[in-house]
Amino acid sequence: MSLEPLKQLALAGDIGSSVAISSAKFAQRLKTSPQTASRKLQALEEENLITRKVLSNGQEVTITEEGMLALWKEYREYQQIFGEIEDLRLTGLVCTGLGEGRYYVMLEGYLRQFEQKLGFTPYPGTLNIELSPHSITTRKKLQITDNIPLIGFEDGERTFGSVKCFRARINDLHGAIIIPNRKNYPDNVVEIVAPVNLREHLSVSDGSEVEVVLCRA
Amino acid sequence: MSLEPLKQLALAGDIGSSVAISSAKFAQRLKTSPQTASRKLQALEEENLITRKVLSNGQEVTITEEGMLALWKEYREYQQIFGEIEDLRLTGLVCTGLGEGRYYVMLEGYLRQFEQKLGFTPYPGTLNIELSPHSITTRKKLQITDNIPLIGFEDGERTFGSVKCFRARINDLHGAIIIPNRKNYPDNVVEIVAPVNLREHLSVSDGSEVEVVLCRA
DNA sequence: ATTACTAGTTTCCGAGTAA
DNA sequence: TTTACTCGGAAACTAGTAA
Repeated sequence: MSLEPLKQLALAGDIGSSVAISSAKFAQRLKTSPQTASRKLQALEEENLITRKVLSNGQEVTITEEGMLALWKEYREYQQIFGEIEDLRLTGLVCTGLGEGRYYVMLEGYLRQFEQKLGFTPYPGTLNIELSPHSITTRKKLQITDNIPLIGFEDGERTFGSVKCFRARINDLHGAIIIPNRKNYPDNVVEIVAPVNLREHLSVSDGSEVEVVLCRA
Repeated sequence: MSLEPLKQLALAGDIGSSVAISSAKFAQRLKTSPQTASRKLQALEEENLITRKVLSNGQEVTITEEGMLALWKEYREYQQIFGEIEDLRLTGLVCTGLGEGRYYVMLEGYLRQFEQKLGFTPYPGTLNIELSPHSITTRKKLQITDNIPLIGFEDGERTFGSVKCFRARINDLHGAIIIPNRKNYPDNVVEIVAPVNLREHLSVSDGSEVEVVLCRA
């Protein structure tokens, strides 16, 4: 049986304590009919995942230890999937981009958002990094973590798309990974912005190996 | 549609990269028939949660960004449920137990396990704490976190049940919460074991308020 | 307003078949 | 071996009714 109903009960109240809920309200959470919701509650009780007191104006549900364990087990599986994501680091080689980075970064529409959301004025230009094969899959994981979104804009002539930003450190220098939300944007490169000229401060040039560590929390 | 099939795919391979899997193997994971497994894969593709290349000897499946986001969203819900569990602390008043604690702790069958699994020889006796109302629900959460299990045993005359242990600090003194896996064990008290006499070292007596902080990791 | 049961419909599953 | 189809039976859902 699916854990979805049990999970919704856990979300409805503080796990460990009881929740007062009616079949109708529970149905809304499950996006189903009150009849089905009622049956789900009966089934959960049958499986000893919850205990409940049926009252005239609803019911009072408590998740049992067995039920909590079932949810916990599920949680652990998701931790397995995403756990490694907590410590994300990308490695690759410095390369020369198309020179567009400088142009985009300097645009008013992006510049202000950088200052507001990242807290620094970016050096006009981006450091392009060609990712190692392993880092390419890591980059994919990156895309689903919480990011700082820069919203797109128009300037009359053309439109500029939204961008995902991720705070990161590159050799202890604070900066950010930027990934444009553009279809066909290559998945084997990332661009870094920072308040300083990274090529100078890091003493790197094309072909230098660098490591970018994501800042969490 | 349930996320279970997608979750299983994520568990089968490293998220972000592709997985080679046949319907038959996938069916084993889902505990269903190959036919159903095959249909599930078709459905996931239909919903743009995966892309796949069907080969003569199986298929190669990649979870899309949309699919990863769906899993991530689910993960976050479980984090909501269990997140607070990371920092567990119980408060309550010191009370006098039935004097059984001393007897049980001194039993060979438990004593050795304490030494092996907790790394200290417990002072012969337990500190009983009557939990505050809020801590009672916290205690319920405690029961589902990872614990150090002491296994039950017999001594010819009677059987002694298994016990859950949790490393904890009580006013910076190292010890452990112990909860017997016994039905009808009261849920409003916990017992603490420590290498020293806690009543002395903490200068507490019946009615003193104490805080127990769970040790994590 | 509830919960819970009955009935009718729909969806889903799994065996068999084809490619 | 695969994947993907069809088809009969089982399970689950929704609507309606009763308490």
